[in-house]
Amino acid sequence: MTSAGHAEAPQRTPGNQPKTARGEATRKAILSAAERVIGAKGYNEASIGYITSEAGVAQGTFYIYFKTKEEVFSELVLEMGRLVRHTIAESTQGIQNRLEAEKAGLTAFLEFVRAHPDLYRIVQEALFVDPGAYREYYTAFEDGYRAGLSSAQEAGQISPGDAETRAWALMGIARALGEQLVVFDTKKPISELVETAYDLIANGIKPAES
Amino acid sequence: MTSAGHAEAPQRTPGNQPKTARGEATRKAILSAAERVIGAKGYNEASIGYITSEAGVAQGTFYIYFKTKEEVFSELVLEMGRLVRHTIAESTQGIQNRLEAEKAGLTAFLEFVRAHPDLYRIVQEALFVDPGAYREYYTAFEDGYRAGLSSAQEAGQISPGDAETRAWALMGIARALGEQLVVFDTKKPISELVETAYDLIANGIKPAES
DNA sequence: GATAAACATGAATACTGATTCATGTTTCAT
DNA sequence: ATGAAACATGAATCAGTATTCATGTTTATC
Repeated sequence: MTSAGHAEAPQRTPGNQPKTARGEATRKAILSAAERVIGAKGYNEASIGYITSEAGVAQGTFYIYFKTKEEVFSELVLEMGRLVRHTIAESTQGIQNRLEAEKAGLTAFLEFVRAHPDLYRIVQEALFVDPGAYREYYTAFEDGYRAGLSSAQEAGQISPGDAETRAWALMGIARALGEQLVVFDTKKPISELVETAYDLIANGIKPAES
Repeated sequence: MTSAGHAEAPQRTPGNQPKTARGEATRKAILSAAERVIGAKGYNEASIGYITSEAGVAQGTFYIYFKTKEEVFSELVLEMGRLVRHTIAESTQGIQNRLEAEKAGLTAFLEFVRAHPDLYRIVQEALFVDPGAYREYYTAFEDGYRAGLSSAQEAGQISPGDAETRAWALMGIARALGEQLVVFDTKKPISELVETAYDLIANGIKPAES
C-alpha cells in the first residue's frame, strides 16, 4: 500500500503560499478569522477548532496554510506593523511642520486602533507569544519616529533633546490613548484626546510664566 | 480504614490563608516562585509543576494555598499594584511642587520596574489572563494621578488641561520608559531617561519663542 | 505524649486542544 | 477528457498539564 513512488514530492513550501484563487481565498478567510478570534479571546483561548469553524473550513485545512498556531499569530503581528506604519505615513504625507505631523499622525493612529481593536490587542500579547515580533514591531516604529524627530530638531522645528527617549515617550502616549479607546472604552472623542495630548507634547504642563 | 467520622470538616477556607508559620513560609515560597517563573516564561508556559519545583515543594502543595493557577496570577497583579503605588507615594512624600513630584515619582517607578521586571511583565499579561485585574490596576493608578493633577491645576502649579487624558498620557510615558528598561534593555541610565521625559512633560517640544 | 488540624506528598485522573493522516474533491494544464 | 497537483475534510492521535486524592508527616494544644 501507500504506493509512494516519486521520492521527492514538492509538498514542503515553507510558508505555504496558496497557488490558486480558491486557496488564496481560504487562506485569507483563516487569517481574518484568526484576527477576530485571537483578538477577542487571546492566544490560548483561541483554539484552532474555533478559528477554523469561524472561517468556515475544516480543522485540518488550517495546516495547509500555516505550520503552527504560532505562525498565524506572527503573521498577524507583522500585518499590524505594516498597516499601522502605512496608515501613519499616509496621514502625515506632505506635512512640513513636525508638530502638525505629530498631531495628524496621532489622530490617524487612534482612528486605526479604533477600527482594528483586535490587531491592537494581538500586538500586546506578542510580548509573550512571540517576543521577537513584538520587538520588531516597536523597533521599526521607533526608528521612523526618532529619525523624524532628529531632522525636525536640526531644522529648528522642535527644541533640542534626546530623540530616542522622546520617541519612546511619544509612542507611550499614543499607546496609552489607544488603550483608552480599545480596552477602557472611553467616551471621549478622538479629537479631544488628540487636542489634550498635542498641547502636552507641544507645550508641556508647566504654567505659562506670569 | 479512612475513619472519616465528623461530617463537617472545616477545610474550605476560600483564599486558604495558612495558619502556621510553616504554612506561611510555604505560601510565600510558592508565590515568589510563581512570580519568577510566570514573569520569565509567561502564564501558559509556566506550569504548576515548574512553579512548585522551583519553590521546592510537591505539586499538590500548590492547591493547599491556591484554588487555581489563575488565582496565584491575580494575586501577583494585586501585589504589583500595591507595591508600585506604595513606592511612588513614598517617593513623592512631602514634595509640594507637582512638577518636582512628577520627576521623583517617575524615577521611583522606573527604579521599581528595574528591580521587579517579572512583576512588570505579569501586569502586561493580565490584559489577557485576568482583564479585570488589569483594569483595576490601571484604574487605581489613574485615580490617584488625575486627582494629583487636578489639585495642582487648581493651585496654579500646572497649566489648565483635561486631567484625565493627561493622566493617561503621563502614565503612558512612564510605561514606555519602563518597557525600555525591562524589555528592550536600554543602556541609558534612569536619570537620563527621567531628565528627557521631565523636560518633555514640563516644557513640551515646541522650540522656545525666538 | 496523644490527638486533631494543618501541612505535604506525588502518583493518578481527566481533559483539552494542537497536530497528523488517510481519504476525498476541486482545479487546471495538456 | 484526464491525470496530477492543489485543496479540503474531520476523525484519530498524542502530548501536556491542571487538578484531585489517598496517604503520610509535622505542628500545636491539652
